Amino acid sequence: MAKEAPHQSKPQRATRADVARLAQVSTAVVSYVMNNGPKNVAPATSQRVREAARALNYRPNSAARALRKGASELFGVIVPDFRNPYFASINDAIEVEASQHGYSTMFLASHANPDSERDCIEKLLLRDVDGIFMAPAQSYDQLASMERRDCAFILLDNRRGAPGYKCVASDFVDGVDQVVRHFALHGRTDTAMLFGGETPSVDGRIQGWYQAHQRLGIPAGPIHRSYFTNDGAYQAVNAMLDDGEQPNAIFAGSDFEAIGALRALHERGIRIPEDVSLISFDGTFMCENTWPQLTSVHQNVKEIARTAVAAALDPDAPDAQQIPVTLDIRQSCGCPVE
Amino acid sequence: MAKEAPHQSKPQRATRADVARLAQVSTAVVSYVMNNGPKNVAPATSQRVREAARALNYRPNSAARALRKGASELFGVIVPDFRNPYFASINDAIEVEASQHGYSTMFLASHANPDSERDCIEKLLLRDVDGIFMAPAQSYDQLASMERRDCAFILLDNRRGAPGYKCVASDFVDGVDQVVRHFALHGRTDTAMLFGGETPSVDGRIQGWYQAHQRLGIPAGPIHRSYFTNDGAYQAVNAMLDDGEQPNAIFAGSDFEAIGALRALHERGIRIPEDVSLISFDGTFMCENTWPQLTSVHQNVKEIARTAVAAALDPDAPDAQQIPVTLDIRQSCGCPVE
DNA sequence: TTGAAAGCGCTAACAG
DNA sequence: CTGTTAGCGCTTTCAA
Repeated sequence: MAKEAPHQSKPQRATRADVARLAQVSTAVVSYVMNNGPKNVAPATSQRVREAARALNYRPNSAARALRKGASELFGVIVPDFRNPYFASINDAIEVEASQHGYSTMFLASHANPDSERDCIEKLLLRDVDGIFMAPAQSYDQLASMERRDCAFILLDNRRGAPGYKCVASDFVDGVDQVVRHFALHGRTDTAMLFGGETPSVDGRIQGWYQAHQRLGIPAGPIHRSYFTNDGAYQAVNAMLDDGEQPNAIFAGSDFEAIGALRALHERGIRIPEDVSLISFDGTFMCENTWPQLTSVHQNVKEIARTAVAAALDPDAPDAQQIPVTLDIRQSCGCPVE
Repeated sequence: MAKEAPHQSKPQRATRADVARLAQVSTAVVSYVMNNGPKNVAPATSQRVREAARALNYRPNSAARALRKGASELFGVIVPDFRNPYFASINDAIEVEASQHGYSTMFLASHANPDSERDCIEKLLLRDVDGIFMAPAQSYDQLASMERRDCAFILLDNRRGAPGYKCVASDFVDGVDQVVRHFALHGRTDTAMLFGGETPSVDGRIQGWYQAHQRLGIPAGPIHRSYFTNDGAYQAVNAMLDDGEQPNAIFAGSDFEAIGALRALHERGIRIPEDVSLISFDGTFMCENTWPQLTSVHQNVKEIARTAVAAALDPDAPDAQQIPVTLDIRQSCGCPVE
């Protein structure tokens, strides 16, 4: 029976039976040795098995293991856009964190499309992933209508009280509050916000926007909605300026959008921060590589990833966890450059 | 026997036996229906099975399937840096392309470290992936020393003649040739190149650099090596300028490096393109979002992904395939802005 | 401390 | 057209 190899046939891979034969033990003992349990094995025997395994270049078959154990040791991450520097950062952090727990990670692109997102979930469930990380582009109701299986769902947003889901996210409200207060510090109260994506429920950034202005007793600037991309923000800013509206402070809901906004402003010769103070959300590596450098609310991706992976692994993790953010001052807000 | 679910126990998932029972057929028939073969099934029976499957929310167990078939329908991609916009683009393209062939994709971060890269290969092999895509950070000899298994290796670089590997890459040499000629067109012959990463063998970009200058009969500018990151280029440019060396044309080996170079140049008040003409390699979405916009050699990631996936799937694909590039003119080279 | 053996869910060869 | 059945490689219970 020739295996249908995708590329070329290789010497058949060694199985635990081969190892057992060579080491003159039973297959059970091979398992005990390879897994350090659940039974003890005499040191001498263990040594023999290990040598046999090395000699045969034996690696346990992960499919068989997954079948037997009912767990794939696999996580899935649904990514709206690989190009978004925030997702790049969080993906990296999740992959590293999962790796440390012996988990591998599958990334699927949803292109921010709710239907495609459901396909992704379907696909991951089909692969028997043990956990899915996502910032859903659809309502909890829609999400809840999907069968769950033995899979932890970790939502990387701040909607709470989702039955059966865990939420891990930055403190969006506080982050935006810091932004608006910082604008005010610079005397910039004629504000506007750029926010891409049609988040199905209220996003903390939007909630924070209104709340912060209210607290300061100033009117909240308009929220210009578009897409959650550089181009979305580029177009939104162009449309805004075409409408004769030019605020003196703009808050971009993400670094990715901020770079699109910067492009539009540059093209029109609008100076930053002299004419417009610009602050973004995310605080990724990109903030130091724009001109001028972006003042930004920094999301602690390492901590988010750590918390999210822990939540996926531990059924008793809290339902919702919030990660603190910091406002990193650079040049685009108007603070003096050192 | 309670399954060790990572999160919470759910009603046991339906198996093909449950479906068979409900549909009053044998398990084989269920398989035939689910897989559209290899045997025909009477329409009425097929219908019954399909309904039973829906009713039970049946999904085939992928581990069992993989175990039985000896193929995981899984690809692995080893990514040096998720933040690099080129990798973001190529990852997206590979994921989409693989998806269309029913394959899922696992992305692993190597952080451009050869040792870590070997770990990644090990890990992917352990997962029984059917193909691995990577731009190796180590020599072919080192690579060849690893056991291959039933796994296609697709190298996304232009080293040829790697026994047992397939190479798919842009035409680096031609791309750089276009860059140098374009510099010359602007009268910029005092050149320098930024190139991160210690590629183990000769990279086409470097080969092209020397070749292009030679053809034009002008001395090739120095190649400043650093890391394959924005910061690497930032530091390289700073070091170069600190040494009193200021070329009038700089070629960055990647968009990611170009944004770091831009930062360094901006910080010193060096004007682009008036003082320095800057062209990068990759031509990702980032080129339109820098200031000024980057003239760049565009890599056709969609085509690279298509070709690479095809090569992984087809044992008879050519050993090496080269994808054409185009020089996309924007503002950083000195061409008049429309 | 070790071994025998049952079975995870699925595919496909073979038999009807 | 449909059913029976032998495994894929592994873990783990139970018995020795």
